Amino acid sequence: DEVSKNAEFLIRGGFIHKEMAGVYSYLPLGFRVVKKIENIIRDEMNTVGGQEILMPSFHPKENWEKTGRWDSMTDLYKVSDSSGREVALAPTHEEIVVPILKNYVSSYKDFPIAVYQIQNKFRMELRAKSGMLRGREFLMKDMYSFHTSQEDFEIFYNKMKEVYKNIFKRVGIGHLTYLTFASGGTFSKYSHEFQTITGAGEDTIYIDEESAVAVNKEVYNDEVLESLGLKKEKLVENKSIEVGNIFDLKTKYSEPFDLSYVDEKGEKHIVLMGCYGIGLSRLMGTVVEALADDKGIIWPESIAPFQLHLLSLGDDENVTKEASDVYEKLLKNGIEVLFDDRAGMSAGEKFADADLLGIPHRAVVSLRSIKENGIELKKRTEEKGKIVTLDELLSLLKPKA
RNA sequence: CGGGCUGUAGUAUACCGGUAGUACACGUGCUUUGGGAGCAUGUAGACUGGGUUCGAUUCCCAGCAGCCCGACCA
Repeated sequence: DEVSKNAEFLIRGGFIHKEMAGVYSYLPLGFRVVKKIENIIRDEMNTVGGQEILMPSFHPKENWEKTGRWDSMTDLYKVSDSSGREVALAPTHEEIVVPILKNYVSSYKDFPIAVYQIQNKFRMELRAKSGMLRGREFLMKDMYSFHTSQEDFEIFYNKMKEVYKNIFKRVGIGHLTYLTFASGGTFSKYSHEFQTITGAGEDTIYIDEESAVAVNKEVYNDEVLESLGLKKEKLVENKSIEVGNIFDLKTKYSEPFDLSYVDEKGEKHIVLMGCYGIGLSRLMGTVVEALADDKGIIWPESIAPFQLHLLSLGDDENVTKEASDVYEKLLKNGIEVLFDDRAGMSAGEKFADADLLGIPHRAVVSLRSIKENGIELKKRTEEKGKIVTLDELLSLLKPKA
């Protein structure tokens, strides 16, 4: 009963399984996609000196009372155990990461520092919807940076803008994703979002193509436009989905926990912070929404669950044997290949499934391909395939050293 | 949380106040094999609780769940 494209294709293709509204399991195919996205994000986080950690999902109530968000955050899950003790199910981790830092950081010499994690988050959305785009439990990368000066923060923040652009480029939606001026929500007055154009988007943004920046409708007014130097007439309205967000937190969360350091002169100062989020599960859904066609998903090579979808057509003995041989050789050469060796399936069924799954390359072994002394290779985005030799196939797909 | 719609097999659905039919999927056998194959055969189903009734899957009420719109929202 799902209507949204990402939910329909991902569920039908067996990438995910819905447990309840806004809560999904990742099945083998979907988990491989998530892992690929995760690796790209991890790689990019490490380029700015991010250190990966893993924090808990159960948070002490006191920490959330300290920042006032126990009462003010409407989408906070509060759970209690049999003794009546209440804890928060984490929607974000300022309340945990700040006290951690307080324990280990005290001198200006310790800065700057940035930590991140990739972990499930919980938000009591009043209405979960659109498949992977708005869940109640979802996978997210959250990074927190700590600084001794606004200048230092801004250097890092600007680096993060570039890092985020790289990430969206690497997962295949760079051309559709815009740095967007937006409201800061519960974090700060303003923030920067990364918005990807798709008809399924929940946000409306106004894009200035020339500078490749946009303004979210929620802060779209004359004052904001002027401060950003944007001309109203040049802006184009689009539906979009928020795939990332970066915030200038200043001392909003360091202050309540008295996260401070001493400078060269022995004077105490409050630490400045930034935070940087990307929803991995939403990103996966967004890629499907943005790139799929009417037959199914089209994965970019960088995050496809497999590089190659190998089909054997017909139950002829020679075909079955040849296909298995090809499969073994591909595996030996380190190629990620999904082998459709299902017996008794018609060609059309296998083709249709291949289109639905959206693996970038499709290789067919059949009586026809054997007669032509090769393997038929076709891209998901192409109509017609061509016959190639195994060596040609290997050299095309072999992972670059 | 307000509004709308909907809950029947793994999925999609049909009929019905007298205990459910079809398609796909799945199992088995045979045939078939380049764009969602065929025959045979088998397995499998009324969200929960109350009410009305001789009898409820069907009608009524409540709850729960899902989708959509809105409000809300890194």
